[in-house]
Amino acid sequence: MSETGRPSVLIVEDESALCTLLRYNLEREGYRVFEARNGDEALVVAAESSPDLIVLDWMLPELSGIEVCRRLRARGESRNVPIIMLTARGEETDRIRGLDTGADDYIVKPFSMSEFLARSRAVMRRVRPGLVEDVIALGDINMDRVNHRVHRGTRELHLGPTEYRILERLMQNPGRVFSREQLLDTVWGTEVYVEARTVDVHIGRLRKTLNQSGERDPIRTVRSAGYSFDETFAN
Amino acid sequence: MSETGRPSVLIVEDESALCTLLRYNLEREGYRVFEARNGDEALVVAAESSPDLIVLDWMLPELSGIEVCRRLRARGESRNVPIIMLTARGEETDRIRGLDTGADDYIVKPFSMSEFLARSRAVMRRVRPGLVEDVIALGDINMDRVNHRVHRGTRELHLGPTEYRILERLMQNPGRVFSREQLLDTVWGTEVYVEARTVDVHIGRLRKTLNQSGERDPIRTVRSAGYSFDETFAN
DNA sequence: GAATCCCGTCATTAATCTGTTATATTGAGA
DNA sequence: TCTCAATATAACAGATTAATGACGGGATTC
Repeated sequence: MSETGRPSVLIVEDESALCTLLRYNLEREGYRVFEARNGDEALVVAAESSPDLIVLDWMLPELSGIEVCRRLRARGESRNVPIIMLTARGEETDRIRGLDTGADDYIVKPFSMSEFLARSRAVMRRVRPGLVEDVIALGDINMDRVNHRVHRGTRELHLGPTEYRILERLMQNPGRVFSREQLLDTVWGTEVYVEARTVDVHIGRLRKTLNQSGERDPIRTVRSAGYSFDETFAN
Repeated sequence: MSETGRPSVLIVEDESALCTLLRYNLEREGYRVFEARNGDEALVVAAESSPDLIVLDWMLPELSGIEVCRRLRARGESRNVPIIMLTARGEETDRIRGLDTGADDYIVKPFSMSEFLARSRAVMRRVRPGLVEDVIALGDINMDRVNHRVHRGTRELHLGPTEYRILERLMQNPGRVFSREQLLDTVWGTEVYVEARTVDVHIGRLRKTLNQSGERDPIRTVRSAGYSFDETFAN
């Protein structure tokens, strides 16, 4: 079963060795990793997997890194995804600095892995606080992702693995509506085939545990669209 | 993903072999390790990862160790981070001693790993008490890491090496859930290949010894996630 | 060198979770 | 208010996951 609720990264890099190294280290840090070998592939994978962060090599065969960057920025889905550029020393460094490429940060090769990881974390924290935050607190609901504990007020909740992950996903993006299909993709993973209605059942179970004592339901059903964590609940 | 509750160290060292050695041993001790190859990188990584301790080579290409030290001290974020200097024998030793470099301690190369770890622990104990204590006491369980003795109440427990290390790892971070893979990495090491389920067996053995007299079980199983030392047990 | 201890694996059992389906309920639009 | 599609819920069987006991081999100790 694929682990989810994790921040995901798309690596766009044609040099295979570097790619593997980055993947290894990012996965060690708890990221989910996608790869693309060239610009075209990058656009496809970005659209399909909608990563939380894109690491983009400046020098790519065919479509250049900067062009990929532009196209990603032009599309709705990927417009706000942070991008870290990898550049060789001296290679257009100043132009990158000056140009509005739309990249959020860039790193000059060769770079140390810890520097790279530190920057990734920094970018991620800035753009998606919920994704890398250790504890997420919304209203009287508190999820500690390090200790794997969920509290409503002082009451500790016992959630099954799937319920936990669904809640995690919803709380990471309060207010955002997830379709059943999206939840299946991110919570269950793309490999498994599960009936869409199954999501309803788990949402039901989650609600039951969440609202045991008759509290206000923090999960909003959006008819014919999906579910979301009610953002008005957080206040 | 940012891991908290774990002491972190930044190694600034251009000699790759030494760097690897230090990293290996520090990680074994439960530290989170960042690396930098030169002074500039050190400043960047220090700012981004805000380590609890910096191990700084005196001789660095470009920016010298002492200069890095000064700059770190000049900046708000890193002003109070303890620094351990690594120096070659005879190399400016007296001047370091005399100068107000801002370093907290220094070690002359070559040095024994246990001396290095002892000093790191000493510095860390000052800055992050609790994470590197010689004796860890949680509830009625007491682990003396110097004498390698574990007591539950007055009863001394006999643990095998592996059980001891697992318990150590768990007690260093009460509450934090470790996956089987993480435990394998930190307790067994990354080189050996061991079945993930083997962790279960050792946890079982640990529990058996821990709860001989029918006491409350301090180890929490988190289904499909791993194990943790129950932090509510400590109260 | 024998005895002991410790370890890793496996098979079995126990506990818990999961996906599906059938049925009830809800809600929006006619 | 009625209708119909969408959602909620309960129940169940099967699947996963964890706990436990047993065993052989290898290391360690005396």
